[in-house]
Amino acid sequence: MNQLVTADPPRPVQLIAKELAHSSGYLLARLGLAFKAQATARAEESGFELYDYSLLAILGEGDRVTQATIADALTLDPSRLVALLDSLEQRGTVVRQRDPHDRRRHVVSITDTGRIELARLRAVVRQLEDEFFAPLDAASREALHPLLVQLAAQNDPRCCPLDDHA
Amino acid sequence: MNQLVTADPPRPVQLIAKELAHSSGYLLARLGLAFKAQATARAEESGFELYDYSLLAILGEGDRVTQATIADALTLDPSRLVALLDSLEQRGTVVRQRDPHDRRRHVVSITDTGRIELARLRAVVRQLEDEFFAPLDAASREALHPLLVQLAAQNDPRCCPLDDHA
DNA sequence: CCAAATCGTTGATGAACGCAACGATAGCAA
DNA sequence: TTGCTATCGTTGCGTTCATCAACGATTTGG
Repeated sequence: MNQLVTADPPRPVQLIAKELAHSSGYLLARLGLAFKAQATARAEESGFELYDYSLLAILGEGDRVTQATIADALTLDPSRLVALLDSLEQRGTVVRQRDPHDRRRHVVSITDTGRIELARLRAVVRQLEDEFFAPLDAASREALHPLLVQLAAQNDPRCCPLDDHA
Repeated sequence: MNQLVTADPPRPVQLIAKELAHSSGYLLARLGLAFKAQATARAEESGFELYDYSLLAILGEGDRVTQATIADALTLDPSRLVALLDSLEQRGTVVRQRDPHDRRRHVVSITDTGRIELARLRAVVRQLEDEFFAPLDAASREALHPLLVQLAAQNDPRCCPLDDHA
């Protein structure tokens, strides 16, 4: 309805404390939040939740994964996973099947249409990443990534298996 | 009560998809979340909220700031700021005063005891940062920071004023 | 002097998160 | 066999959190 683009020219742009800007941890947290927010927005423009992407990405590689495995990998509560899978299954992108060897388990696998959707989501995220990291030249971008991998290997072991070969 | 350190040895540690580990944006988001979580935990061990630190840091530099300014800088809802300031004011770390020039405004300033608490919190965060970035050697750490600054300057303008002098 | 905008504050509404509890199934022991 | 215990996915609840509207007080401009 009403345009919110009114206060653009007279924006003084308040700044945080230099003390905080000097902290790599603070910048990390803030940038991470910003990226996640933008990624969420773009994913939803494509009719998905952001978690749908990470979920489909996992299924796209290791096929036929149990739900507990996924929940652990994404540090996600199993109960939250249910809703995500329900939504994805309704659209025919994933399938839940009982594990014949252990009938308590559900084995989740991605479908063909799921792979198509995954490709679409992957393109969206790649696009965002190009834009987000645009302020860095190619050399800086390639320098940044292994640093993040190294940090994640220690601080978030689920992310990186400690071998750095790009 | 019950020790939760039981499933440590047989932990297979589920991994996320390589596709995600290769994405700098995903790692950024995940690391940012991890750092924030740890920082929150340590701050609360010291009896503070995490936001108290960023708030005191701002007041420690620019003195006598209005609430709207703080809220804008921290991308925080003004209503949330009220509770934070209430808590800080009760402990005597900050003071709210009516701006004589515009009696609608509250001008917030840090007290002497506030500066002491700020120093304490600063030490806690510095400590965490040392630990968090320990996997990187000194050269890598110094290489990382300007990259983050550069990213923040474009993607989160409130953080960095576009001049890079460390 | 009146109308509209601004500031801090309060309150409500809705989403997200973690946690406990359940039915179904499996493994293990007596 | 018969229990007892643990695990898996699922449901539901309570608690926290953020986002938004609305208010009194105050300023600004006509």
